Amino acid sequence: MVAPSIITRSFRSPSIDPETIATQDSGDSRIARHIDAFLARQPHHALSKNGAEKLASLLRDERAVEDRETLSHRGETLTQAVLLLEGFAFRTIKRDEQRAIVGISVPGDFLDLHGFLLGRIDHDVVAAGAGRVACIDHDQFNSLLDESPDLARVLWRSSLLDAAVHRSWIQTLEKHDAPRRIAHIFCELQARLEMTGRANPHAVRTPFTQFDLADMCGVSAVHANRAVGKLREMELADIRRGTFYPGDWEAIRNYARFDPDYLFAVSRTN
Amino acid sequence: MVAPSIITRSFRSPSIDPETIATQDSGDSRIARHIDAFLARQPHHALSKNGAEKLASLLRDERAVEDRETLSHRGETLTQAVLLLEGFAFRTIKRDEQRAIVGISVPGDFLDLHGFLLGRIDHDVVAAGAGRVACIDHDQFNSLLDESPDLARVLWRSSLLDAAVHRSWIQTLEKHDAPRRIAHIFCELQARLEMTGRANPHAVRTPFTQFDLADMCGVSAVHANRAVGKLREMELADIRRGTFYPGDWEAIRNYARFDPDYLFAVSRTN
DNA sequence: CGGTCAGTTGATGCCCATCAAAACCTGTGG
DNA sequence: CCACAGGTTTTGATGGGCATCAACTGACCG
Repeated sequence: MVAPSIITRSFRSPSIDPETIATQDSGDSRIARHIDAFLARQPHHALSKNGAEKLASLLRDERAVEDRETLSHRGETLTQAVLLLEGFAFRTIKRDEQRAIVGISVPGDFLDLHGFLLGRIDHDVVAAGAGRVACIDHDQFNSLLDESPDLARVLWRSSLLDAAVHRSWIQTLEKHDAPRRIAHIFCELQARLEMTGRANPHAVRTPFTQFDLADMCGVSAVHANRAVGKLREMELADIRRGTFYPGDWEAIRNYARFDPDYLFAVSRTN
Repeated sequence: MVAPSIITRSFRSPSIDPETIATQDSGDSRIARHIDAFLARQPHHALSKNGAEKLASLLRDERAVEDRETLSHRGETLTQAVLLLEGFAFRTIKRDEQRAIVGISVPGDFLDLHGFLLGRIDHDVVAAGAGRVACIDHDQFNSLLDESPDLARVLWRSSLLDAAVHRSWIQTLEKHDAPRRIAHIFCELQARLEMTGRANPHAVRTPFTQFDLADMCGVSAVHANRAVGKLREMELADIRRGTFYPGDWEAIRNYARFDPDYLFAVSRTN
């Protein structure tokens, strides 16, 4: 039995239910807001208001997705790109009945943008928990990019950020043990959520099971559990049912060797 | 003592010295050839001959680089992009006196293209062995991309390929042991070298030490040595002084679970 | 011919895999 | 309200991959 510790405070209550948000305002203004969330991570001078509006106007087929629903299949020829509005998604690579999670998407991320230029994607994209998405046709995307070179740069840049996140994962997998890997993942999520104004300093709420954490860290579920237990013992953080309750963020970032530099966060001056 | 096995044939002699190539023909045609090598990995309809020529014409400051020379520093503001003409380079992330290798560049790769849009890079780029590079100013790059949207797409696409390679590394680190990781790295290198017509089916020649292999696989140098020994024992491949002498490529790819799909190789019909 | 560096080998202990089983939570239906 | 079913979390025991310390070999070089 582990001592409850200071960490286990009542951080559960103040959450805002995604479904509640999703049904509050009308479709168009809501999508515009998500495009803004996407652009929040780009230099704010990069794209004209005009370009953002055009992009938002092409998004369609907004819909709810269910937990574990595969949103884009590996190898399949893609004809549209999917934007994640609410919830989380995994990039997974399956092989020999095993699932490797190679990346996590947060609201405001394009899920299969690389499929636009490559025609297909090299991995599956699977919803983690219930969420909402919207789509944009590749054809229309093409025309839009032809007339808005800035937008193309912004999207290219977002691909580069994805790659930088991948490199950070590689470094963490190569050099850190399981508890640090888990801590690093939640540090990354918190930073990325902050970039779109969705972070809560007292909790990182996710639908991730310990099996999911295990497949992100390349360890067994049993060991992921023990790693979670170690973070709890060290009073760095408590993780219960997917929600990360931080003790002291500074201590956690230090423990996980988390340096947000690679996320190229844009200071928002507006 | 390990049995020498069929693998250890005299595969060392027929190599072509990079320096020899580099001094054979005149500067301009040589650079044009390297641009072709870069473009060989893109759909061959993607870029007009004209765009390729323009790109080649902007490359300058071709020079030799020495082993372990840092070509781009993490955090530093970049004003030009570097193209690797000959040799190899590592993407490394240092932390606490430890070096993680998060990627390998082969001839024909842009080394710090992401620095063009992000302003700086999140890691160091270090020459592995002697090599040759050429540079292109960001300013001129900018103008060129403005007038050649196809070229922008081609470069964006190459960024997406980098990300796909990263994901493959993540998957390998999460699910495979050290011998398989090493085998996978050489499978990847061979495939990427094939894409530019530089592969030799009998040997993958690199300047990598076992320390380098260890830092790519996230294991200690001692263990990297034992992993190399295991590949030798299994008669899958012999690795001596950085050169990988394959037994049966089919068996190796199967052992490493290597599936080249993620490299999106373009079938060259010309 | 001694120095340096890459490669090799052995011994000990930690991180983690695997098998197994129990405790827990949450939603469901009686 | 309780009983039940299912998935998730937790815990224990045993073995393998890998880290670490240490020593030794072999190749290259001034």
